[in-house]
Order: sequence, then structure tokens, then C-alpha cells
Amino acid sequence: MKLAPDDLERVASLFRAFSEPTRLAIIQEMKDGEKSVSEIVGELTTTQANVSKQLRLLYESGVLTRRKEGTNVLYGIGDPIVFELCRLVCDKLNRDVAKPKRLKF
Amino acid sequence: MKLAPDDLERVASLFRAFSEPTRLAIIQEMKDGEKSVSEIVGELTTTQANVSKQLRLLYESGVLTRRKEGTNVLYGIGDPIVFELCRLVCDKLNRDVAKPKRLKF
DNA sequence: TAACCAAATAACCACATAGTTATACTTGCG
DNA sequence: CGCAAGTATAACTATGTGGTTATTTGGTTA
Repeated sequence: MKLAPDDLERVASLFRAFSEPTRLAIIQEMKDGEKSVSEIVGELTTTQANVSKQLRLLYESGVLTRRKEGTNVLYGIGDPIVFELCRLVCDKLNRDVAKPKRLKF
Repeated sequence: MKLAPDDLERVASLFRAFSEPTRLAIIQEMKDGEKSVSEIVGELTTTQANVSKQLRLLYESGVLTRRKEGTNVLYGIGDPIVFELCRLVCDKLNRDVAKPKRLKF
């Protein structure tokens, strides 16, 4: 059974959330629990505005939780699928690296 | 342990391969086995050039196999990770749809 | 109220890339 | 050889979006 165009777009859209290194770095920061925006910014090399923007995108993709605490906003991984996806992809990349390059001649 | 920038880029890059509806549609065409470029083109609404281009991208991402047979070229799913990734994402989307929308007011 | 901090938004630029048309390459066959 | 079919590539356009700076919003505290 084939997915309708709308559904393909939804699936693509979720993959797209994981398709930028900065967003993956942000996700990585939260792997041991919630973090505030400024904590995340402190660990990365990009601006607060950019982190905020990417967090919004991830949140709207449905993979993060968001919670206000005083003047801070805490974000966290909201769906274990995040870990599974990242593990699958990392495993594959490790497998591929392990494979000796086939010499072309 | 955090991934180095290079590795984040690799991971992102693999996710990016799945981040376009057209590529997902192409992948879907091969789920029951190899297909030639023209067979795939016949099932989709885009041009042969575009299918060829996206197949190349997928092949270079390491998720497809490629095999010449006469004047045809057969592409196929080359790593079961493809099915697992798609299943995970589809399951999540189904779960989210099942959830009654929280009314905002 | 004012001053201050965290976070979000606005406006913008630069770059990547999906898709197109047109053309080249490759293989099989008369 | 010459032609046809299947695939790949080139050149180009249009669009989306990552990242930036500057500004705004909202909550806290003096």
C-alpha cells in the first residue's frame, strides 16, 4: 500500500527535522534531560536566536517537550523515537565505515 | 559522549536523504524489490531526469543498490535500515494523529 | 516604576537544492 | 554502421531555509 502525497510530505517533514547538524547538536544536549535555552546556547557555537528558532522547529515537529520555569524555558526530548532514529542511523554509519572501501580501478 | 561536527554532518546527511517526498515515493516503489528507472518514472508524476537525479543521491547516501541489466539500470533497497526508519516515523505519525487534538482557548 | 534577564520574533542575506528542459552518453539491434 | 531506447548529466530557475543582527516580548526583582 502506497502512502498518499500528504502522508509522504508528513514523513519527509519529520526526517527533515533531523537533517541539520545544528538541530542534532541541540538534541544531543538534551539527551540526559531537560535544558534551558541558554544552557544549550552555552554549549554550542551559534547564536541564541538560531537556537531558539531551531528549538521551535523541533518542538513543532512533535519531538520535544517545552516547559516554562520562571524566566527560563526548558526543552526536553518528548518522544523516545528520537533516540531510536539516531541509534539506527549511527549504527549504519558505523557499519559503513567498518567496511573496507572497495578499490575502483 | 557527544558526536564531533563531522559525524553530526554525516548523520544529518543520511536523514536528509529521506527528507523529500519525491525520494520517499521513489523508495516506496522499490519496497517489493528492484525496479528500473523507467518503471519508477512510470509510477510517479515527475520527469525522468529528476528521478535519475534523486536515485543518484539515494545511491550515494548508501541506501540503494544499483545493477545494470542490458540497457536498463535496476535500483533496489540496499539496507534494511530504510524499512526500519520509515516504520518508526510512520508509527509516530499514526500515534500523533490518534491523539485527540488538545483544544486551545 | 524601572531595570534586567531569558526567550522569541522580525527582517534580512546567502546558499543549497528540487525540479525543469535540453543534451549527451551507453547499450542493443537492424 | 546507424537508429532507438534507457539513463545520466548540464545548465538553469525558483524556492526554502539556516544563520545573522537587531528588536521585542514577558517575567522577575529592586
